[in-house]
Amino acid sequence: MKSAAKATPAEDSAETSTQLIRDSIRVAIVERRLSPGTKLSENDVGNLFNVSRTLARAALQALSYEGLVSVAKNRGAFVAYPSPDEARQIFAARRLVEPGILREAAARITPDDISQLKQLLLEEGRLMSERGQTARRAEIKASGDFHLRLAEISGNAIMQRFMEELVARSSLVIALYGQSTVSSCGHSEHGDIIAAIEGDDLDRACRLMLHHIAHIEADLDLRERKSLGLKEAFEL
Amino acid sequence: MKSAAKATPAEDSAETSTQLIRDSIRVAIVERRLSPGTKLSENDVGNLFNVSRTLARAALQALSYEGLVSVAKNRGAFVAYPSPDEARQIFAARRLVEPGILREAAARITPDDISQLKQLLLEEGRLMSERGQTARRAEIKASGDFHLRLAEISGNAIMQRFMEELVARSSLVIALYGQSTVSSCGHSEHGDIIAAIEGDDLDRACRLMLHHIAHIEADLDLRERKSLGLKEAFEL
DNA sequence: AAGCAGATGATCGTATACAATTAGATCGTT
DNA sequence: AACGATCTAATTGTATACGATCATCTGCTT
Repeated sequence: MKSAAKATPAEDSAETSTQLIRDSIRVAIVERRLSPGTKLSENDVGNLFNVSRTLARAALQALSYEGLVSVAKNRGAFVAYPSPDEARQIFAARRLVEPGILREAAARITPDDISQLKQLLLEEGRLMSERGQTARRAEIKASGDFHLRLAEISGNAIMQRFMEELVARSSLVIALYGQSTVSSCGHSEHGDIIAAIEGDDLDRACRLMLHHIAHIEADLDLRERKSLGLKEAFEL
Repeated sequence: MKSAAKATPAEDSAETSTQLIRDSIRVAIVERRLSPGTKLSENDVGNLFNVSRTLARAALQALSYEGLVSVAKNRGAFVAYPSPDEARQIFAARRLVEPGILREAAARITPDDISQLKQLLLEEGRLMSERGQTARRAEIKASGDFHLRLAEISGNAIMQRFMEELVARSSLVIALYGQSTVSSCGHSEHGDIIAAIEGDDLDRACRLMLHHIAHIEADLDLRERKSLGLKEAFEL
């Protein structure tokens, strides 16, 4: 960490324990070790991390601001279960901001950034060919990291944080409504986008990005599933 | 719960006291009754709203997620004091998202929405001609509300929340770095944008929006003011 | 047997208590 | 008098305590 980026500037350093808990849970959600709807009781979370309910509660509150956890008054916190409508809004938001982020990123990108991105891609590809849960999880994460890295390169910490929220929530949506087993978004599309940036063809890069997002979204089945009320579930 | 969607998820309704405190403080910041840098001690906030430190703390944490308050470990919470760089990022983010929001809003706007927007404008104009602190504050708020209303019309709750954050933080930035006394952004420009929407000239509307944002930003003096270290402050 | 009333247990909402840290003041030394 | 170390007061960090709410189970009534 000598040098650089660390994009999010200094930060006093010491992650306070609340943040640590928050981050742990967030990663668990993004990697789908926690499924939508899972109850996150303050006691359990506290015990899990060996802290009091106070800190567990704070972490859960924080996650609810990010939309990853929904808290129902007097009933507790649950891993968010985004509605189809919410899912659409999440992707609409991504379509709205990612081309812009891409443009800003392209304007500031360095050769070093590009090689880092390519390395990320390689890693992604490697994971895709591997078998097993852990590889799958790592792949999901890597696939999101591509988008986050672009936001980081753009140099705008605010957009970066927003993208973190969007990517995390996307992961939830895909977990809920994704159809194809190939969990991640098209790996090759990431490569194409980088190629377009390298070729200084920004318009093309943006088009590819929009395509890419549409592609992810197309793999979702966003029909209302009203949990089939018990009768319908059996008469078939 | 008979039926359905309720796009902006239900919310149990009852604003919990924490949210009430958070909202109160946020409005106070946006209306500039609280200046950047003001200390917000947990005790004081708690006493002010007749709640314990627990709730005050929760509200302050929440505000820090929105970037309106900065908390320094072991030192407390302060009304955020955005750096020039942060200010630039805030406006860059607005330039990035507002045209997109505008497009989505225009696609769904109803005649009723338009007349509401016009009424907002009228109100804004009325306040501009009035004298006094309260009018000034209301004017600031109304000017931001125009942008927020557009986000609301766009129908994307996520973007709406993001815009709320951006507008609030913009208010802080203007309070810190704004030069002209005419605090709000050009009132007439809002009207022009509506006119362009009405005329179905979306490209023009977007151009005007970008112009408008640039116009606000142009009124800022974002040179680093490193508080002149006491010596420089006097040798002159 | 089905359905409702009331009791029970668990969980959340909020306040308070205590430990840890920081900022400011006091006092002594050079 | 200026500087620095130490002590004190105030504030934050975290844990615990208690009342309130909700979910579940029991047992009674129809």
